[in-house]
Amino acid sequence: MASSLPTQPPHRPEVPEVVIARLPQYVRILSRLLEDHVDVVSSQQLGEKLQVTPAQIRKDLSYFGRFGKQGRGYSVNSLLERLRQILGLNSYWNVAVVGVGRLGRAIISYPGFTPDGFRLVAAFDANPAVIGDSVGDLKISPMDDLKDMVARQQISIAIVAVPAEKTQEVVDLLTDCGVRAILNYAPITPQVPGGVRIRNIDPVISLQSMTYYLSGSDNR
Amino acid sequence: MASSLPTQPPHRPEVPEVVIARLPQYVRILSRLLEDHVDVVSSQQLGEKLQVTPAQIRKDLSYFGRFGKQGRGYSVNSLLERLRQILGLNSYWNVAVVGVGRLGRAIISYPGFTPDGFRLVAAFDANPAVIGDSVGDLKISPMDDLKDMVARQQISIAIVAVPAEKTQEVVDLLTDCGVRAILNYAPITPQVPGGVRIRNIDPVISLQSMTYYLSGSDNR
DNA sequence: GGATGTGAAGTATTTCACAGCC
DNA sequence: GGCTGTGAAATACTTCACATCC
Repeated sequence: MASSLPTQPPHRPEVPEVVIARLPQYVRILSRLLEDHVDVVSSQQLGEKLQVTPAQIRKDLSYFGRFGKQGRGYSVNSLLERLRQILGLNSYWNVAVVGVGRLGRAIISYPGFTPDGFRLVAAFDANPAVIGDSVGDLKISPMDDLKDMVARQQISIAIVAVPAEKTQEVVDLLTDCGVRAILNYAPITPQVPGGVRIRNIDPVISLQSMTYYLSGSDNR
Repeated sequence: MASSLPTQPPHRPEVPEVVIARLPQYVRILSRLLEDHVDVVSSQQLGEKLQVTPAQIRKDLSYFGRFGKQGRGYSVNSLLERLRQILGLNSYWNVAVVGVGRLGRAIISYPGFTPDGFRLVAAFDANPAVIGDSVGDLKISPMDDLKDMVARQQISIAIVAVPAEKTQEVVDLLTDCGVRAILNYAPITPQVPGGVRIRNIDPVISLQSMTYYLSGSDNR
C-alpha cells in the first residue's frame, strides 16, 4: 500500500464490482428508450428488458443517489445522464490498439466504439513491415513510440490483440507506460498490477462454460 | 417444468454457476502445463496463475470429486482429463455460425475454436447475394435451410453475428430449432427461454465497466 | 394508486482453518 | 512436511417487504 497519511481517500462509498458491471447495461437500455422517445421508465420495466429483478435495479442505483420519483419511476433522460457521468462516459476516452493483425484490423474497423465514449487514437504493431500502413484513419506506429504517444495523447485504455505468447509482455509494457485499463483478446489471462483493470474477450471460454449444461442429456 | 414422474432427475448435485464458469480457465492452464511437461501442480500454483485463492480451486474441484493427492497436488494429466469430461469437451460440438458479414467471416477464420472442442460446420446468412459463397471451407447456406441442417448435423450451439436489430429474431429461430447454447456478438442482451444458455461478447460493455475505476482521479 | 429507496432477511459464494493422508 | 478436502465462519450479493412520498 502507499504511504498512509491520515488524509481520507477521495471517498467513494464502496460499491460492489458486480453493481458497476451492470451499469453499462442500464446505460444501453436507457439509450434505446431515449431514441424511442420514452420519457419515464420504472424499475419493473427496466428489469423485464434486462432479465433482472426490479429490486436489484433500485438497490444498484441507490448506491449513487436517489434518482427516481416515487409513484412515477425514473426519467430516462436524466437517469441516463447520471449513469454516464458515474461511469465517466461523458467525454471521450482515448484508446490505443496494440496488434494490428487480422483481429486488430477488425477491431479498428468496428464502428461501435466511438458512439459509446471511446476514440481509437493510436495503433501499434511489432512487425516492421506494417509500420506506416493505414487502417481506417489510423496510421500504424512502432512499439517504440508507445510510451511517448500514450503520454502525449493521454491514453489510459488499450485494446490488446497480439498473439497469446506476446500478450503478457505487451500488457507489462502498457502498464509501465501508465495504461490503467486493458481489453485483452488473446486466449490467456494476463497478470496485471493492482490498480490496473483488465477484461478478457474470450469466445472459447464462453462456449466452454455452456457445454456443461448441454452434456447432461447427451445431444451433441 | 416438465411433467413430473417420480423418477430422479439425472441428479447432478447442484454446482454453482460461478464454479462452472471457472472450470474452462482451469482447463486452459492445465493444457499449457501439460504442453510444458509439468506432471503435478498444487492448488497454490494454479491459484497464482489464475489470480484465484488456492482454497477456491480446491473447493471448486471438490464439487466433482477428489482429484488430488495429499502432500503432492494434482496430476496435471488426469485432472485435465476429468475436467474436460465434466465440461463435455471430450468430443466435438458442432457449431453453426449465423451472419456472415465482416464479423462472421472473422469468426469463421479464427483458428482457435477447433483445438478446443468446437467444430464450425455450417454458416447461414439472410442475404441472397452471399448464399453459396465459401468462407474458409464452409459454404454459406440460406436461413431456410437452418432447421434441417441443425437437426441433421446435430448442432446444439450457434454463434450469432447478425445486426443488433435482427438478433432477437435469429435467437428465437435458433431456439425453436433446438439450439441450446448461443454465443451472441451483437450489442444487445437477447431473451432466451429457460434451458437455453447464452453468452454475450460485448467489448463496449467490457470497456464501460472499467471506466468507472479510471475516472476517480481524472486522467483521460 | 403506484413506484421508489432501503433496512432487514435470506442466499450464495468465498475464505478460513484444520483433520487427515501421502 | 506438504498439500488436499471440507465443515464452519465470514463475506458478498440479492431479494423481501414496507414506510415514504408523488
